[in-house]
Amino acid sequence: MEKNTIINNEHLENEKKTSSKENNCAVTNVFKVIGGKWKVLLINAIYSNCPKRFGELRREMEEVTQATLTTQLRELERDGIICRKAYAESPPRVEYKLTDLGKTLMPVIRSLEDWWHAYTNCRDIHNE
Amino acid sequence: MEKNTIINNEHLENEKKTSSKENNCAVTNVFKVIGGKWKVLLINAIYSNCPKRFGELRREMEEVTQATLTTQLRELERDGIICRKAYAESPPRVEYKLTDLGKTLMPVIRSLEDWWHAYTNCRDIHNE
DNA sequence: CAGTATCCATTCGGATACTG
DNA sequence: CAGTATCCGAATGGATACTG
Repeated sequence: MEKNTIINNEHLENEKKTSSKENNCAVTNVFKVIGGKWKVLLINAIYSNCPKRFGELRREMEEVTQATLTTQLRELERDGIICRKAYAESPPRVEYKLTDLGKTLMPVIRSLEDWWHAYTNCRDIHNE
Repeated sequence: MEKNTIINNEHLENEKKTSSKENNCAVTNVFKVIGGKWKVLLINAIYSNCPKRFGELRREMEEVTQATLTTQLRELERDGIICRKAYAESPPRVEYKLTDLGKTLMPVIRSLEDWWHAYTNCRDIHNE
């Protein structure tokens, strides 16, 4: 696995020590990694056309401000889901890729998508 | 499917109209249903011992305040994941069960749990 | 081009007190 | 027993302006 996959997520490890109101649910921890408002959309976008430049993501997701986009990307990088590669050119170019670890998320994301479609379907039938 | 499964989730349907900064990602919608801080824990607790009384949930989850517990349960009920049955006794008794729709969540939850375990495992190896 | 910095609005959940 | 009502603090993400 590539070097960039090394992960710094003390924010996940420290939670037992720092706060008494944390639950230790695995799923809750997953939500901390991919639960950000735009993260799954970003993961799907990067996965479907990899590597992906910052500007491409920005154009595809017009509703997201640049600052928010950067924050979400940085967190995904910190958690080892994507890696960021900056080229020392002018104008600058930055590319984002899914890490091997990030790719393991895809089946999970698909199962969540499938469940949502079954859910809305069931809901529609019941409410006419 | 049981009658109580009828779902009132206008909060999910209206989002396209009300806000311009919403994304239409299926996974994001799932998070709205089960992303609450204690929801997966509640779903697991109710699933593993069904039906479950309010007081049992409270005792098993000491870190959650009563008010928060009620809110999370109400939202799960509104979204058709659990159903609530109050018995007109004294002292009052209330039982919570997973709906059929709620039960379809279990494989999804398991896949999220599995991913988390693989993730932490991979992380531990990489960071020594 | 790909960011940072700063400030601000909203949302979520916790604390506490009261009740049919 | 199983709630409700009210208030409040922390965290999240959006708006806007500036930059190497």
